Parts: sequence; C-alpha cells; structure tokens
Amino acid sequence: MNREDSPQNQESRDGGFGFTLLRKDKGSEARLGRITTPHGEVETPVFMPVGTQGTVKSLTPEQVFGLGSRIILSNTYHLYMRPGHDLIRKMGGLHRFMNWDHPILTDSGGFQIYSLGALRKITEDGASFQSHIDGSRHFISPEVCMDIQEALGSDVMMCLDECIPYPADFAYAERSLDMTLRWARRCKAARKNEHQALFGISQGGEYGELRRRGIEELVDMGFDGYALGGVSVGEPKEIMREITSEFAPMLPQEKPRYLMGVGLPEDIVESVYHGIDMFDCVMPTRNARNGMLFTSHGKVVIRNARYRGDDAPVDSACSCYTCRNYSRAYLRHLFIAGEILAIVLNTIHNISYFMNLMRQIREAIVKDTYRAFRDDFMSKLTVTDPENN
RNA sequence: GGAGGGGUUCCCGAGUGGUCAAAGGGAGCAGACUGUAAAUCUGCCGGCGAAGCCUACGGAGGUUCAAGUCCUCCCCCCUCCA
Repeated sequence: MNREDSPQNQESRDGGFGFTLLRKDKGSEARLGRITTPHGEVETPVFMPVGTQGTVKSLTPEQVFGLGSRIILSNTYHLYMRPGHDLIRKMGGLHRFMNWDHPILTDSGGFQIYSLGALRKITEDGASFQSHIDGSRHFISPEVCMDIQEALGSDVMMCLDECIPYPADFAYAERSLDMTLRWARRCKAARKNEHQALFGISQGGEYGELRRRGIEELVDMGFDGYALGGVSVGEPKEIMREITSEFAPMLPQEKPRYLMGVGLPEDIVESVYHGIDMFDCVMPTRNARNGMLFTSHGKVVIRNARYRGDDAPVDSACSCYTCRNYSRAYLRHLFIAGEILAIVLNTIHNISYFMNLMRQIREAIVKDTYRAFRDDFMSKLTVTDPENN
C-alpha cells in the first residue's frame, strides 16, 4: 500500500485509512472497532447519516457532528450530476466544499443503477445514465467512478457495482455478480490515490453460492473493507437476515464490514449481532421529513390526531434538543403547517435516536452483554407501549 | 325601487334532464418509506354489513318514466343603476 510514502500522507492529519478490531463480544459475533481516516477516527459499530448531495438534509454539519455523527455518506452519482466533481475538486474537495472536516464515505452510484433503473443502461464497460435532472446522457465506468470519488476526496470510496433488484433469477444474478467482480478489479486498478480507502461490495442476490464465490474473489483482490450490498431492495426480511448472518462472518475479521443501506433500528441491532460494523440508511432523515419519528417505544407519526394536545416530548427517554424543548403537540403543529422547523427538529431527533442506539450497542459490546442487549431490544418491539397508546 | 348574477356534499368550486353520492382542489383521517429522482408517495373522505337501500345540491310546490339540472312562488347573498 505504501501509505507512508504517498505524498498525500504528508499532508494528512492522521495518516491513512486503518481499522483496529478492539474487542469481540463473547456471546455473539458483535465487534467493537476503530476506523482511522485522514479526517479523523470513527468508533464502530457506526451509523452513517446519508448526505447524498453533500448535505445531511436540513442539518448543518455542526448539528450533525453535535448529534454524535463522526462519518457521513455522500454520493458519487448525484455530486457528479450536480454540481460536478470537477467543480468540487476545484473548490478543494468535498470536505471543504460542504464544511465537514470529518470522515466521508462516498457511495459509487451502484445504488442509482438500481434506483434509477428506467434511466440507465448497463454494459460491460459501465453504466450510461440519462440525467434525472435535465435528461442529458452520461457514462460512468469503474474508472470514471474512481476518478469522481478521488475528485471528491472521500475517505472511503466504494467500488462501482450493480445493485440488482429483488427478485432476480439465478442466471441474471450470476451474470451481474461476475460483472460486478470485474468492475471491482477495474476499480482497484484504476484508483490512483491509495490514501483514500476502497471497499469492495458483495453482490449475488439471494443466492448463497454466488455470495460465497463473490466474497472469496473480493477478498482475493484485497480491499480496505468489505460491504454486503444488494440488500434492502425490497426483499423479505428473512432473506436480508440470512445474507447477513451467513456472510458477515465470512468477511475478513481484520477489516470493517459494511451492510449497505440498512436500516431500521432492529435491522441494525440484529446485524451487529452477526458482526457488521458499518451502516447507512436514509430512514432517519427521510422519515423525519415525512413526519415519522423513531423512539424507544416505537414509531411516532407526529401528524396523527392523537398528538394534537399532547404536551409530552416525542420520547421521554431521549435527551436530544428536540425532546428537551418541544412537545408533540408543537411538533405536530409545525409539521401540519408545513414549517421548515418541523423537518429540522424531526431530523435532529431521528439522527439523535440512531446515534444513541449505536452508542448503546457499543457499550453493550464493551460489557460483553450484546446478546442480552439484542434480545431485550427485540422483545420490546412486540410490546405495546403504554406511553404511546 | 330597477337591471343582472348567484346560493352544490366541512371549505372553495365544476356540473344545465338519466352515464351524479355529484369532477377538481383544499381541509381532515390513516398508511408507506431501508447504499435519497422523496419536506415524497398512497389510500380513505354522507349513512347502513355486501348486491343494494336511505339521506343529500337554499326552502316549498310542480313538470317528467327520470330533476343538482326545467317551471312557479318564497328566502338569502353579490354587482351596477336610482
């Protein structure tokens, strides 16, 4: 890797990328770790708020950091389309551009190959997109993808992959997997800045033999971390659980393991149990904007009539800014009135909830009580909460 | 006092003989959201348990097989002229 010799290294604050496995829970596969990046350290298991367009929607970077976030996710495809990676490069990179001087992971655009299915075409060479913004045509190959992510200057780059939908038949899943593996090889060959970490992504749909072979090949190639991709694309929960429980342990012990796009609090708790270290999901931010709040007693749809005159905080067990200062009745009023502050306060709460959850998860691992923590968490899901009924 | 326009389901507002429990908004109510084309999307929105029946288009009466739609009278609102 020659990190010590790279010119970028001398400019960096803390050196290159690294992962230290600090502890493994005795009763489960759960792990406690530390990721080191040029922009700071991250304790794992970690949740990365999603900031697709170079912003965690509705929050300032100071707020995001203040809530406990130490790494965020941003997006190659979206920043390439607008404002353009060359502009961001000229502006000194994404960290400076968005005023976030902490770690950033950039997704590759692989998810847009899935989510913008109607607007793209895949060939062996890469993916051509018709811009969802102005209809113009663009082409992203593994090489272009690396160039964009290096222009953005993210701390962790993701390989370009094809995230296939669910369900997908075996033949398609296999063909796609093999292409994704060739793309991974090309990404690795094309990257110029060894200072930015590069993660490989497992695909193969729901097919165990494909997952297994894919992971073996990725590990042979050698990446700084490994992701399980192709989940949270509409598959039944059991399938996601199977993939996670069976293949997280197959990923190298000494590298971070990232479950892409996950997820619900219970999905996170369950996945940590099987040895996942990193998560990202739009859920806390998007659902906040849609009026759904995560709480220790289940979800709260703040616009519901039952909260009209409710003077209690959203979650009495939460000490976030929103819960310390505002009633459900006020939050409901703001949301129904379409006020911007509703979105801000909701997002503060949801991100706060996820950060607290991750903190509790780490504490449980430290205490070697993760299994009990997880069992307790899951049992509460099925209990009807008195406070909320 | 004269001339004209209008009163529609919670609100606004379409509808000028049957295809009308009545378009479309809004409000209200509920649901969805998992590497963000998302401050988005979906459903419900007179009553009764379904086929169906009942109650509804200012009020009363009438014409017609059939009226929110046509006629008569009445009540109320708006504009202009005195």
